[in-house]
Amino acid sequence: MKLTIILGPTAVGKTDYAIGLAKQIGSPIINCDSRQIFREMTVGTAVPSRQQLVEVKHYFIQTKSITEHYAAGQYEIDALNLLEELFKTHDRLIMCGGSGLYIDAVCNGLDAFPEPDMDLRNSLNQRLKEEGIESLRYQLKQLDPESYGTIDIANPQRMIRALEVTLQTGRKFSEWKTEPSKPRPFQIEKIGLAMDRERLYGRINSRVDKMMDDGLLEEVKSLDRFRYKDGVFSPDLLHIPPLRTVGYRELFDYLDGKISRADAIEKIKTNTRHYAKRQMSYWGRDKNIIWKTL
RNA sequence: GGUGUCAUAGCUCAGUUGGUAGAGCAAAGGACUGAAAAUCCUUGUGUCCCUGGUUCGAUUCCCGGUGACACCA
Repeated sequence: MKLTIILGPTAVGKTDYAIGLAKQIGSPIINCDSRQIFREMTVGTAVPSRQQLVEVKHYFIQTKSITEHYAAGQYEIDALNLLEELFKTHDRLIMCGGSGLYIDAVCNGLDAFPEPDMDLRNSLNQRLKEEGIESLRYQLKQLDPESYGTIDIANPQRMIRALEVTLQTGRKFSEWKTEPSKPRPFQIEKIGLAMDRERLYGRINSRVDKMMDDGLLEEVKSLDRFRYKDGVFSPDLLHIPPLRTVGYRELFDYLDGKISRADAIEKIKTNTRHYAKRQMSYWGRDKNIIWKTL
């Protein structure tokens, strides 16, 4: 039993490549893109076309709502269950997507942290806003000096996450991080798709233009109602993380009159390039990836 | 045509009371265990528009030129 994972920076052409391979070996495709999982987002996440979805059976494409709290931990569980099921009838399976953490969750597993406590997270975010990151640092230093020493203390999300787990469970975040990696009952092959930087950036730019032609702005408008938390307009979108996605936040800024339409489009392109760069950097240290230049 | 203002990093601009300069953005590199398309960190030499003058020394002051903008004709 072998799982082949197709990964690579955004817009490199993973979808087409995976579909070609899937047809060849008769496998369905399991999505491991953290945004294509949401059914409310279509144009901006570049989900496979209807045609492509008919050609090859896909899993985890637009199956969850952005109103659900879905994250890497749940994805690991869902993906492993699905793989177990599918390996009963397939010897080879294909997974495709660009979310490094989700891929790692499937390949190596995350530690068994409890479900996040959203109220606690919200109150920590509130504290960050009111008292600054120093307050969180101070507390983490008291409660879990080891995490304080190893985690990026300039990164609010990391501070909050460590505190959140520690406060919620009464057990230090660093003590939860124990298992080096969980063995999987199947072989894993990672294929990374790479491309000359200039060409990739060109593809990103034209894909953004195409998304606008395909109605991205209308899609973003239709999601406006989700920006209200308990009836209160909450443009920071902390209550609904999927909307803090490239392509959506910039157009919300445009709709709010903060930037022009042209600037919004430029920003989407720039931020997508940044994203691609981060992806390359994330996989740069993974020696198990077989790279293919397109 | 006249007068005035401006001309500094790829872009927008700051600054040097004369001792060759620095922010934001972009770009490049990096980190990453339930927000991950998220979040965070690091990296700034550029004919300081051109010619000449004053000066030990000019990107800075002065003359002239060129270009942009504004106002007046």
